[in-house]
Amino acid sequence: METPRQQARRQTMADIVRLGREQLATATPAELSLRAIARDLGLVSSAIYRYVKDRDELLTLLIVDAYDELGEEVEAAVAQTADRPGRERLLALGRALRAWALREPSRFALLYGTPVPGYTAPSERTNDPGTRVAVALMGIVEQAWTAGRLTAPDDDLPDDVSEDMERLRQEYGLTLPPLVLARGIGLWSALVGAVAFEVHEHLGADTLTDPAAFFDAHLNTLIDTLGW
Amino acid sequence: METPRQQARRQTMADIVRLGREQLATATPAELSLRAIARDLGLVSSAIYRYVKDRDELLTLLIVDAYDELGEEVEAAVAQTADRPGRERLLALGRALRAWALREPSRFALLYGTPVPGYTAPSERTNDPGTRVAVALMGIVEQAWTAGRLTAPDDDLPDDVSEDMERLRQEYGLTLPPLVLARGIGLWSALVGAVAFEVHEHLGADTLTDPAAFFDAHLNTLIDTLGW
DNA sequence: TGTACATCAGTGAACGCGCGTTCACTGATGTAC
DNA sequence: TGTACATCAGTGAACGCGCGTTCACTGATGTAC
Repeated sequence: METPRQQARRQTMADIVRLGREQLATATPAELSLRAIARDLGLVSSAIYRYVKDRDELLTLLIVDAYDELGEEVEAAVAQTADRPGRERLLALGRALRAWALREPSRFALLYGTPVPGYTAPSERTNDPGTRVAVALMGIVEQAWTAGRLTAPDDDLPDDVSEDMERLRQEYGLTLPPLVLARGIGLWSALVGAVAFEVHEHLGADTLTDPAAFFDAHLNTLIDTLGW
Repeated sequence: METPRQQARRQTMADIVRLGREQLATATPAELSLRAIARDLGLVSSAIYRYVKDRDELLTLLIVDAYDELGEEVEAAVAQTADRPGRERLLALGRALRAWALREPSRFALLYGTPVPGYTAPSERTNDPGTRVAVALMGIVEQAWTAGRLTAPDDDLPDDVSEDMERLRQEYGLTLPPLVLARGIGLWSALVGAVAFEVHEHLGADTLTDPAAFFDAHLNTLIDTLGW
């Protein structure tokens, strides 16, 4: 059973994360302010230290929160296409990532943009949530591979890249060959790049009348590189 | 003829940009400080306003400076491969971009990372320098197209995307078909994404033993999508 | 060539801002006997 | 079931920091006659 005090604490912790999330809607991570959160909570500025060790810990909470929300949305989108071909599932994954990023540009930037100066994420807390989307992507590729839908192109990789891919393959319990894994990582990097391009308007704001259609076309091209 | 005063002013302006550049080596754009630059110049903090209207103008100067340096390096690398096949020239372009970004991570972030909050670049000053690399890339693709080295895949684009590509094609005086242009833009976005991935260590710091080799392999795959 | 005036780089003080973090404290809640 | 003590959320004052920007000023440099 939870005592009133424990319950209040849980609630306040949740409020802190929520308010931090709201701050990120109009500010960059570098501008995140502990004092502002205390203010919004109706607390005196020092009270925030009963809940959060320092500013870096707040950042960690928000990063994990963002990774989790994104991970859940992407996994849900992927789960809905469980019986569809891999190409469609990858498309669904990419669209879910894009949709979240456009809805939450600052939180997307927190995860995939310029690192926050002076902050290094504690990997034991961010690693698992941080790899969910990439793991989901690779899971789809692995599934397509084991189902025989992918033909490993006979292109070859440099030896040391191959070895890295071997290591990663074992680490994540995959059976697909190094080259396909490398292509998958490339797809992942290009996908995040495409979303970042759009979120940050690197093409110019009015260049595309239908950015979603362009994104789909581009993503299809990228998916092609896996060798179906 | 330049009076001593004009010459001193030119020198000081150059120093300001240089000091700003140096600040960016250890700080993010959001942390750029006019006061710090005045200090380094040996001036009182208010004196900086004789040279620069406000903080935003300093940012603009640094952005243009970075775009120009990057543009020159990339164009030089591309020029050195003038007689080579398009694939190699694109590879050289990508490598030059990557080399600059790894050497100047903060300045790369200034151009292609999370936008600086509250700052919007004056497009009349940043547009031309900001498109140099993309223009160089598209120039190589155009050249390959007119030389008949590219086969337009018979994939088709949605109508509105096609129209956007038509518009861009005319704007930049290109002759390549919409689909190839779209692929070129995709290549550009994926290329920047790949470089950002590496600069910001999104794969994890020790995942790849030879990141350059992985980059080359990935870039080759991307270049393939143009349809040689 | 010399003088009178205009331009302009740099000064120094000040304003107002918001931040992270520490510290000794009060008073309410929780726990052990 | 009641009491004594421990835990812990929240207070309020304070420290020290750095920032952008304005303003009236001084004195050197440049220019027109």
